[in-house]
Amino acid sequence: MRRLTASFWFRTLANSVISVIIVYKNCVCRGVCHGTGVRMKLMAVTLAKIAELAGVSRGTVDRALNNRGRVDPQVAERIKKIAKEHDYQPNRAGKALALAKNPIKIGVILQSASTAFMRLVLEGIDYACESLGEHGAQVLVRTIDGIDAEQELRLIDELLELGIGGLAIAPVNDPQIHDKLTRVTARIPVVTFNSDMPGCGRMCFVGQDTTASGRCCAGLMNMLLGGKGKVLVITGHPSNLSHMCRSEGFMEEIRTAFPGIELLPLEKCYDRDEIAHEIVCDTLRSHTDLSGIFVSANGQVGVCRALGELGMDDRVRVICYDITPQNVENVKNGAIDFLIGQDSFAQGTRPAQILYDYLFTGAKPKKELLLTAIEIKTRYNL
Amino acid sequence: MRRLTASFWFRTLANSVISVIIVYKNCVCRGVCHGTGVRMKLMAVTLAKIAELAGVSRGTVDRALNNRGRVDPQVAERIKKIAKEHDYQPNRAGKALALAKNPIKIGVILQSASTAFMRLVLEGIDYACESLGEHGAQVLVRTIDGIDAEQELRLIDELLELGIGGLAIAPVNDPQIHDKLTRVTARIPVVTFNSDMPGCGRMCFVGQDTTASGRCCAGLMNMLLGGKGKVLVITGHPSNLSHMCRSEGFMEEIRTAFPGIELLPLEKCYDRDEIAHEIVCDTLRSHTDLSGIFVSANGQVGVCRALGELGMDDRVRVICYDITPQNVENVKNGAIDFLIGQDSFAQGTRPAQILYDYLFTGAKPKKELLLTAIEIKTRYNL
DNA sequence: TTGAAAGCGGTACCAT
DNA sequence: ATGGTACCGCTTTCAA
Repeated sequence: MRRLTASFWFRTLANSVISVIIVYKNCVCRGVCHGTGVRMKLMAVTLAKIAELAGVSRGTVDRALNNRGRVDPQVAERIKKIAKEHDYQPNRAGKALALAKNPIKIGVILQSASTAFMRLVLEGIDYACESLGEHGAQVLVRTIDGIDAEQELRLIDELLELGIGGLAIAPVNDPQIHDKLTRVTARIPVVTFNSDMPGCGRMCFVGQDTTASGRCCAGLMNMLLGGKGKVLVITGHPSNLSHMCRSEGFMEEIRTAFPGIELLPLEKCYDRDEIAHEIVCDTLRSHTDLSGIFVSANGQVGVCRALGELGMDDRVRVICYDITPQNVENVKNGAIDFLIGQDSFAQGTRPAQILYDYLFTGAKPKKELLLTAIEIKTRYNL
Repeated sequence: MRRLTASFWFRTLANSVISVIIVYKNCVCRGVCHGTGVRMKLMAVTLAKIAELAGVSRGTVDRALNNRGRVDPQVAERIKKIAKEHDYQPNRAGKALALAKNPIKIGVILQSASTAFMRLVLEGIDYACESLGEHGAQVLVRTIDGIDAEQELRLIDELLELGIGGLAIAPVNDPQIHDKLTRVTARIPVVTFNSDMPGCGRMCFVGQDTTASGRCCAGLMNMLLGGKGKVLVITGHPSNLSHMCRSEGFMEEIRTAFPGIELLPLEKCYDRDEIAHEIVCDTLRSHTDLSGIFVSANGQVGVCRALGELGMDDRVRVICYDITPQNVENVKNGAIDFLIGQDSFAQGTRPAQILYDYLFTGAKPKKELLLTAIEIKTRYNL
């Protein structure tokens, strides 16, 4: 056990007396001291303290630790060593306050913003605006209704001109955007969310593992059907990779793990309720023994309506996505058996937070793919 | 639409030019401005600004807004009016920094700290220590192995002497503790977590709705069994209210909603794996057609081991609690079908955060019962 | 290359 | 009852 060079005010359980004791390094994790029955955040070392120890001014320490240049390499070395020994962590409040003059600016661009799902994501984004706003950052949000690469390109430029230090983007799947982002990532950190864009140099992606979530639904469908029956899979638009991956994951898992279940040919509803409605009606005409429907995209409402009209809502099991008010309603009234969530709130908050942390402290996320939880909801836990 | 008295620097999408425009109150929500395609945190008003507008000093404004007395009632009134008009919100960074001299102290007491589940809660508590520590607060944590009312009483006193401004506690279910907390809540805010103690004056409770989670499991069991079969329910210790409520909720829901399922008499394993193991072996001897087991307490490992030894793990469906490493392992190898989580991390972080918010800004939680999510996990989404 | 000093937004203490 | 001021920890600018 190595001693820390500093000691801390600390209270021991045994004698119940405040006393200065030595804290050993091996029981300190992320700044929290773990003792028997006792854990607390340790006293923090400040810039001024380090300056004092190094015999220089605060300004010099600041320049050294933040590699701002204009400091003797030897001195810088010494300062860094001292900072490390004392596990110096800049005080967030102090830093945030000082940054109030010219706040860190973070851009957020969201496409398809008017869909029910993205409205949930926007709640998370608003929360990030608010909370990061209180911590010396400014979050600039731009939304696009629908999918429009041209407009997204314009918004990227607009935000860059405003001087953002980082960009969070739900990218339109388009080569132009890919090109653009490749150039942007050379200058500032970029986090993709909701849908990824690998190979453009983004720092990380926040969103769901779509294939895994499709497989998860296959497992649930198997349970619902007791291992046998006919299942209809409805997906959205062939160009929407997320939706396609969900249905692929679902079908793949059914085929390999649950051979007792028969898959009808994949149908596409192009995210339209009316088309989904029609597909369900048509299918039930030719397959009166249909036992399950998996909807990987939008169109859930149309599916439920069709089943309701045909009086089949308790004979046909339904699994679909997104914890929107309409879907919640349909789970509660029994039309939907399982509803799958993808932690929309986290998809809204995390990207901005990640960029903030990176720009504020230099800390990168531990993983490149930050997969949001696959939330399983029934009428009992919504 | 009422105009705000202030206007803000703002960028319009249409002309792409930075300009001063009027922001209307009805599009401002929690300090975030919602415009067409644009949302951002608004410029904040400071104490100094208000002092200037009111023609007084910052000190006076501070005293007036925080009701510290020593200020002319008329002047105080005027200051408050101005603050309200400008939607003054104290800057968190500034406040946190000023508080660094004598930080807000928050006490946390956790019982049964060495159980696998509580270890997960402790991760959340550590996170709170760390993050609140960076925001001008100090979190003092005390843990108890097992359940010991006497020790908990001592720890409450210890923390009170240390000058905590709020207490988060997982209370031992004991009249002494109830008495003690009733006295504590008269002085400082108290948040209970994991297990509640109604009637002691606590500000709120953070934890699961145990009955609802039991019902949720009933719904899942019904799906697993396709509406029929014999089910064994194993609970822990009769004195543990949470575990009893889970089994009650489960059995109640099965009886009322799923009459096709037969419930065997409730068994108790006193949270011991060996006893759970024996119960399973015994039951399978007299009921070879057993189709499901619901474990509402600890003992899950014993159950899985018994089923494995008897080669019944894929004939008998198992639902149990807590996302511990051992249970995760058993879900992955197929011994457990559904694992139910109760957001242990939130149970660790939220109580301290709630107390911090209250002591820092005066904001109380919106609800008295903050129920953590009922998380449904299968081998596909762990 | 280095230091000194002026903030950032609050709080607290001391004069008046 | 009120104003002035030092200070919390860090950044930034300006002198030296």
